[in-house]
Amino acid sequence: MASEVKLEDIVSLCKRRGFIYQGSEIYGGLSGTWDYGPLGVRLKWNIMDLWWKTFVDDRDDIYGVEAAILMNKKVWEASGHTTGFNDPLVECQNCKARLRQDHIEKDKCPVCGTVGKFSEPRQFNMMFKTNVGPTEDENSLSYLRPETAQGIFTNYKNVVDSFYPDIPFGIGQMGKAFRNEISSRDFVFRSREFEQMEIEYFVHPDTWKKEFDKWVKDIRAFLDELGLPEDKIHELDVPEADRAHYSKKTIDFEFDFPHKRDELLGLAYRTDYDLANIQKATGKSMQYRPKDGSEPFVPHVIEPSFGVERAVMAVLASAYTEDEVDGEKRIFLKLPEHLAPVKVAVSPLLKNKPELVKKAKEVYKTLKKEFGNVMYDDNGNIGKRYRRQDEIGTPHCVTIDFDTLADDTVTLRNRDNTKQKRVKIDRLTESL
RNA sequence: GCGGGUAUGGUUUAGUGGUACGACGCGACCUUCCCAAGGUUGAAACGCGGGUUCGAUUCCCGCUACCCGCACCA
Repeated sequence: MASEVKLEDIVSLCKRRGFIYQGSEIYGGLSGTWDYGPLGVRLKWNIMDLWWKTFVDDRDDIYGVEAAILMNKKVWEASGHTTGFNDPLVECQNCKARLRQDHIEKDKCPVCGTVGKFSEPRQFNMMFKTNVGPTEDENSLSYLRPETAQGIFTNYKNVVDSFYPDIPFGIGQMGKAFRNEISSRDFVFRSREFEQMEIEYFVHPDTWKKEFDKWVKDIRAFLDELGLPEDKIHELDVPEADRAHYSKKTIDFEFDFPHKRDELLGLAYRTDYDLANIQKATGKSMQYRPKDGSEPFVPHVIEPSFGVERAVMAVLASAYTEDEVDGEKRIFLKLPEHLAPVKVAVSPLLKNKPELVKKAKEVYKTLKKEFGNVMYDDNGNIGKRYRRQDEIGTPHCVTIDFDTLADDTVTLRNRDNTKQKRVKIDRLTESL
């Protein structure tokens, strides 16, 4: 079932309210790049903070790292990206379909059925090339990482040497990755520069199934924390033919995005593919030696991999709501409170009454100190301010009126039902 | 990459071979005792580059970006 929210509504709101802009827009844009505005970056970080807190800080079996984006090119040779990311594509001269050469059987076009009418293969390497150092030659060649995972695998030994954790344990990382996609599509869904939140979870090979199932549960809980409705999430057990060759099981968590149902995140059992590759390439042992003296082994890996932008999009699409207040259409973002870019907005009921303004600024400063993401708003009239805060998903609005001056109470207005109640100023912090 | 479409203030739109209308939004001032009220006023647009033309936002060509379909997504 497709979502009822249109992609263009999301794009328009993101632009209008300062969440997400086209990258390099003023120069005509750059395909597949997006910039985050003041509210967007806050929302994005809130999601990332929640991820880090949930999977790193709140657990004692997962260690955080941040690896460099530029890596030794041997990393990509060992991981298979230099060859694997380098897909020869051919074009059917009859129907113009562009296809991966290795997907073609018996020289027959799977689209139109024509046999033997293909162009010469062309190479499409999805990794962005760059040069490290002053010279531009084969030796200085490097790539922007196309995934964050390798930055974890290359630090597996470092983390084991520093902490010697009991197995199973994981290493988590958030960071940018870059893929020179043939075509970027669907707003921030598939862009050329994007951010991942990934964990490589190292397990004994005999226990992978049990640990994999635990991860399914942990992921479900996290998606719930993001406020994503369960009926829009679909767990797809990826059939062998569609899995990466190293993966023995993959579950794609798909979401009903505005454009279509598509992958939100992947959970893959990667076996010992990556550590074994490093061991082979470097000659260094990736074996884990259990403290109880039992047989050493190369750990197997379970990888939950989130796309940050996809999470942002799913959160926005889920939060986007239209209802009616006094017969007027109202657009608001029903964001979970812990994700909202602005937690509370403070207004004087009337901005031409200095005593109200003075008091409102006092309350604003107090709350700002307490929560940080607090906005002062005295534009237009009170109704306008409520609607504006609705549209950026601010869960609470505090209004200072004449009663405030008399008894130190304020109006606390709720975004979702527009209901308001009076609260003592000194009880405000705990009411939010 | 292929095919199709679109491109006018922040958003949404009208329109024209003689540089452009409106709405909403935004700023200022006034007004306003709780849900986009009102008044005055201000800033703000023809995606970029060529060509044709006395003159191009408009016609033509190229490019860019986005949207739809296909392909791709290791």
